[in-house]
Amino acid sequence: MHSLLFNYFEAKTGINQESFEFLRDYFKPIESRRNEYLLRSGRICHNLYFVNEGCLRLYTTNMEGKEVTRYFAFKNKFGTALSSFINQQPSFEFIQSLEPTELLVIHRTDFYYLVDTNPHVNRIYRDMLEMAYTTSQERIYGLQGDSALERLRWLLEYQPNILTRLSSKVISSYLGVTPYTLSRLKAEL
Amino acid sequence: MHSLLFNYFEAKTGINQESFEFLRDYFKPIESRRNEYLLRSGRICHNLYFVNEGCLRLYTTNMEGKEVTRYFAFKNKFGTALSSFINQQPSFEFIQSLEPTELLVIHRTDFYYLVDTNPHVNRIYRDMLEMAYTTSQERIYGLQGDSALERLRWLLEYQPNILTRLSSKVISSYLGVTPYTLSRLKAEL
DNA sequence: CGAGGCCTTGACCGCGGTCAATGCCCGTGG
DNA sequence: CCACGGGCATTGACCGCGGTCAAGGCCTCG
Repeated sequence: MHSLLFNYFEAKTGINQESFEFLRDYFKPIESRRNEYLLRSGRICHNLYFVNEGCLRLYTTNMEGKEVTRYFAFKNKFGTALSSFINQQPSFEFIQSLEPTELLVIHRTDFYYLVDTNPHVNRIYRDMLEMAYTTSQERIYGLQGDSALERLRWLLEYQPNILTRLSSKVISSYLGVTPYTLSRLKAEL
Repeated sequence: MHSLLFNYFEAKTGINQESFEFLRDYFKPIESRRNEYLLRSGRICHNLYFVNEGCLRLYTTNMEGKEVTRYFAFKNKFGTALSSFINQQPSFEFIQSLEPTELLVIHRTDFYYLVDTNPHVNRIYRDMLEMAYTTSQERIYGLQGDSALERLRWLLEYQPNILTRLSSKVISSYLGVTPYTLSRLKAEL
């Protein structure tokens, strides 16, 4: 149940089994069904999720009701509505499981307690933030610099699993285009 | 010389004067001239800067040679080519001072040493990353969801100093439009 | 079998980019 | 002191990418 999480910690911090024992019980296993919501916009996000199996989607809707997807958390990834989790303000984001999903959950209070008291968790959080930041930078420069077709090619190159595994509707909201143009772009190879 | 930095630390971590004494000498004062480069794309970023006076600009150029500005660091802000600073890979970003600028510099090696050994600096870095992340999220959702005119209105509302203080050329690269369209947008009020 | 989603495709259009021309400001040198 | 040149801002004419809307086909699921 916690073995993927242990591997994750071990790879990033070199933690050993007995130190991990102390942490593991903070992370509770839960399951969610396809299309189930773990968080809705407007609510404050109190949980951090680690994906054992399945897939979470983090997205928001803008004023015109259009969906904008920010991140897919597959197996072996952490996911949460990070801005709300950090600032404890109502979330603009939704957290939705796109498939039947097995998760480990930790409550924000416990997590920040561990961040402040446990060097391994401190290191993990730092790593999460650094990664979240650098990937969002890539996205910004991609959105500003590249055409929709170039972004699709980039996705094909670096995250082909997204294209094969998820629906076009969801992919288009990730690429920042409408489903119509995504369909046309795919026709151009 | 270090008083702004002390205020910054004090506000975020409640550090006291004597604890700060130990840290301050890691931060060396330097100055830079208008349009001077502190880092050029292709080089690895080894420094973190704190702005005492003036303004830094962080930007990149895409394949067609077009500039995309990510951040302006005004007085009382930290600035660095964060992705390169974190990963020690060649930077895509340039760091340029837009005005005569007074800075405090700390070398990456020193900084991460302090992050790992000093709780105040650990907290400051966590805070930096959290802010860097949340602001880049706002940018992503703004770029994907809003029109150029809406983005300009947003800037007018939340960062009017940018509009008054910096050149249109630089502002347009921050908004993600050409100088031509920025000029037209301003004409529409 | 029917209803509703999702994907595709066509026709149309508007935002924002490109290119060229003009004017303004300012620094430099005759 | 003025003349010249270069950089920046503005504006007009044109165009193409990607959005919108409507229609049609194909799934799945009740």
